[in-house]
Parts: sequence; C-alpha cells; structure tokens
Amino acid sequence: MSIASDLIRGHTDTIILARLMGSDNYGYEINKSIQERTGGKYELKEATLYTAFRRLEQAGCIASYWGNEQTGARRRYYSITESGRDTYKTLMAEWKSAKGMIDQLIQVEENE
Amino acid sequence: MSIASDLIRGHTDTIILARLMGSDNYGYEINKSIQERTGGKYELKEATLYTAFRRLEQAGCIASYWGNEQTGARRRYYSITESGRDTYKTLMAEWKSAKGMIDQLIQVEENE
DNA sequence: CAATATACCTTGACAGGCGATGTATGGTGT
DNA sequence: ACACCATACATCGCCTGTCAAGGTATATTG
Repeated sequence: MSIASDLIRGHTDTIILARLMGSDNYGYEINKSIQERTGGKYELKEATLYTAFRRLEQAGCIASYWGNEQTGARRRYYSITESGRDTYKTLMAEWKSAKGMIDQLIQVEENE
Repeated sequence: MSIASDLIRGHTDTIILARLMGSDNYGYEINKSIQERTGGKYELKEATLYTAFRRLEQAGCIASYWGNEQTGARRRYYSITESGRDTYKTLMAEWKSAKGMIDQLIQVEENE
C-alpha cells in the first residue's frame, strides 16, 4: 500500500462530491479518474466507493439514475444536488482548517 | 463538534509521537498541550488517548514508566523509542504526500 | 470459447474513535 | 467536616468507515 487509507478516511465523500461538481458521472469512471489524478498512488476500493454512494444519496447530497447505454454494461449515473454542493463547500472549508491544525499538532517545536 | 474526527483519524499516533519527540511526558499533560496548541478546537478524547498509548507501546514506538510523584495522582510517563522516532519520520513523510494528494483529489478543476 | 475489461453490488470482519463509567488523590470553598 | 472540582489513569461496548472476498451481467479480443 502506498498511502495509509486512514489518512484518506473522512475525505472519501469530499473526493466523490468534487468529481461530481463539474458534471454527472458513474462509479467506475469516477474511480478511474481518481486513480489517474494520483498517478495510481491511490484508488477507492469498490466496496468503499459504493458504500459512499449509498451514504451520500441517503444524505441527499447526490441523486442517481440509470444511463440508457445501447451497448456494454449498464451504468448508474450520479448527479450532485444543491445540498451536495453546500456540503462540498463545507467539507472543503473543514479540510482547510484541519490541514493547518494537523500541521501544527504533528510538528515538533522548541517552545514546549 | 468543531472538527470531524474522521479528518484526524490516522493522525492520532503521529500527534502523540510528536509530543514525545522533545521529552518524556504523561497522558494528561500531553492532551492538555494538544488542546492548547489548537486553541481548544481539538482534543483527543481520553479513551482515544489511552487506546493509542497501548497501541504505540505494543508496537514498540513508546515505553512507559510510573513517575514517583510525592503528591497528587500518579502519572504514567511515556518516552519515545528509536523505533518510534523512525515511525514518526515515516508518518510525517506520509502526511506530506497525502496532503498533496488530498488537495488534488478534492479540487474541482476544469480539465475533466 | 476462454479470458479480459467494463460495470454494478453485498456480506462480514476489522480497526479506530468515543460516550459512559469507574478508580484514586489532593486542593479549595464554606 | 464535607462537598466539589481538578488531576490522572483506565476499560467496556457501541458506532462507523474501510475493504477482502465473493457475486452478477455484458461486450470484446485472441
């Protein structure tokens, strides 16, 4: 494993919402785009991914519909809701805050 | 709750190790220093803290001994081991890497 | 026609965080 | 004297998110 998944834990929802801010997309493609973005260093496991979709839909952050593919496997598309966009913004703000906090907490400083 | 604990999850060990890099310390004081550093925005819950101590000691990252207080409640002091210092450095490196990766993953970009 | 890629989904185990609760000591206020 | 609070440690049991393992179905490729 290249990166401990506990470091990513808590960001799964944000990552998915971010991928839906631009346009609707389906699970398999979303996951591929995540792998590409990290140069293969990270991927959401399928079980994690689909669990997250259920969770986000339940929470009203995303909505889903079946695509009408003429060929190939069926695809379930997801679209982000207004509430989802709000959630995304909130999560982004939390991340900014948490990032600084973690930096401060794991730093070894002289003035103890 | 000011900060979602899942955002901190995975950093608990690093935070504790960082607090022990300078000098030995005991649980209660470590937790207070964490609260002070974040201006009260974050604290490790006691259950989390002591669970982490067990985990880290088990892993050989820290060692513990009872302080010889003449007064007040007894204190269990922890000191970081060589292995613990190595682990700390590794965790710091992972964090740097993960930080950039998360930033990239939760960002909304045009080129999708 | 077997293998591979695409695409979805569920179950059960596991690990970490934490609320609740318990122990014991010593100082402070009334 | 007695209640209360701060210090200081510890454990139990629940909850939640991750994920290995397994399953379904369709289309392409050698």
